Amino acid sequence: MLQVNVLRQKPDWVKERLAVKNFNHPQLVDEIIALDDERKKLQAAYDNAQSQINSASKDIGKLMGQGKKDEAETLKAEVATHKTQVAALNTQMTEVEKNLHDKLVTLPNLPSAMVPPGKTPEDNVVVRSGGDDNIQLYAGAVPHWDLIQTYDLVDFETGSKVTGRGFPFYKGRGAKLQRAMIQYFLDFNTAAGYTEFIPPFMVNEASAYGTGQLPDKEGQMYHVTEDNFYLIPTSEVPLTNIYRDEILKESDLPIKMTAYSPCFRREAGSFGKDVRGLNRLHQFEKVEILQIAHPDKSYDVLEEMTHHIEKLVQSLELPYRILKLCGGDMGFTSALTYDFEVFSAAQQRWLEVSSVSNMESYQTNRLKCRFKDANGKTQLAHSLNGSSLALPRILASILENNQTEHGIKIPQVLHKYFGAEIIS
RNA sequence: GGUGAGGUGGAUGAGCGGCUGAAAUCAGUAGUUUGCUAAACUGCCGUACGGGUUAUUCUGUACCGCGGGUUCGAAUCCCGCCCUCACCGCCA
Repeated sequence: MLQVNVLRQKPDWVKERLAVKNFNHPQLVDEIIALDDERKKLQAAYDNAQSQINSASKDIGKLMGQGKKDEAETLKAEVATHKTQVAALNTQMTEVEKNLHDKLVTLPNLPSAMVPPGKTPEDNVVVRSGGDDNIQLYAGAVPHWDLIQTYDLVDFETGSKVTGRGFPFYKGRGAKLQRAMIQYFLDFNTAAGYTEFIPPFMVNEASAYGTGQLPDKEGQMYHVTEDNFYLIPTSEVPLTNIYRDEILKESDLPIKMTAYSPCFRREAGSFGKDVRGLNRLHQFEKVEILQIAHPDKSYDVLEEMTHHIEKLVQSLELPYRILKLCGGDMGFTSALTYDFEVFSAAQQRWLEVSSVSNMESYQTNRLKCRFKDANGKTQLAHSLNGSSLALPRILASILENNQTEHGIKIPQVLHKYFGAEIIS
């Protein structure tokens, strides 16, 4: 959620930035400012009326103490008229505030000055890449969904029977490889100073709201209606909400967290080759990194996180590229996003395995996650997060790229976790 | 799930329905003293939204788990919900 003050101070700049994100309702900015003006007026009137009630009440108390009942009664009558006023102003104010808020949350985060213009994924900019995506597979090479069957690593059919499409069973060496990767990724992250968490896999409504999943992305989450819990679409949700309604010390920053969790996504409306095999699932495993940072340093932190993830991807010996997302392809809450893609040779496709974003204060404003700066002023912290990494597509890419006639070679860094060098 | 107790500022913890935005202590912070540290003493030390002034400061309103109610007036009384703790039940 953007801060109203920013809109008030620089409305034209805000509109220009929104346009970069292909947000086509600039008039909303003016509407919000007008509503905020109204809100202020109502508040002044309300405060004034309430103040009169308060002082009259004190007088009544004194008069009663002195036994002047008649005078007290006249004052009471006066208070009664103010009270109807206050009630009316209060309902008006609530309504205006709700209206203002409802409009405000429809504004996406403003893209940073570094965001390239553009509307579609074709407009994203490759900033770095590594490894060789010109992989010569042997003659019998097949896509991962076939390899999975050959080596009995993942069972989609039984997953469909037991739960539904997109909820596979990982099995045998497939399950162990997942566990090995989780372990390795977490070790890699904690070695860089991230504190490890195992978060709750369901959150309450306030948390889903806090990180922005509600109200706009309600349909993408699984909802446990009986208890009003939401299954987390990413551990970002519980982790970030740790700091909801908190005022931190400046010396606490940056806060670095990492967590493994399953991620649950309904992904309504996807189909075709995008969802084949491990490419897109309703439940998948992911290790996440997240930082709460000082506003002055959040872009350095973003670079640091990006390099961290890059090293992790490199260590897996997968061809990758890092994209700086254009305005039109960025997430709603992000100010700058780098996507990591790995090349999956049998599909001849780039698969997104990580997305690293600086939300600046968009998320923390809604969360009310602040810190006291050196001057004793409270200001909003910045939040950043990134996957490190999403497992299924990494698995797909390892399987496809490393297949040989003798079996699937496991990346060297995973040997000690997996306990073998090849799946054959 | 049942019964009981309780939820107050960073922490501990007071608070006859008006003088309580809230005692006290600790922590924190600025300073004085001391050769340094320690100690002692002094000041400051919640958040949000307004208004006037603006590197300052003054002022209004709201907030004592959350939401309602009673009252001229609620941290204080009543109702509902949430959470914590203890005991019991169930259980990986």
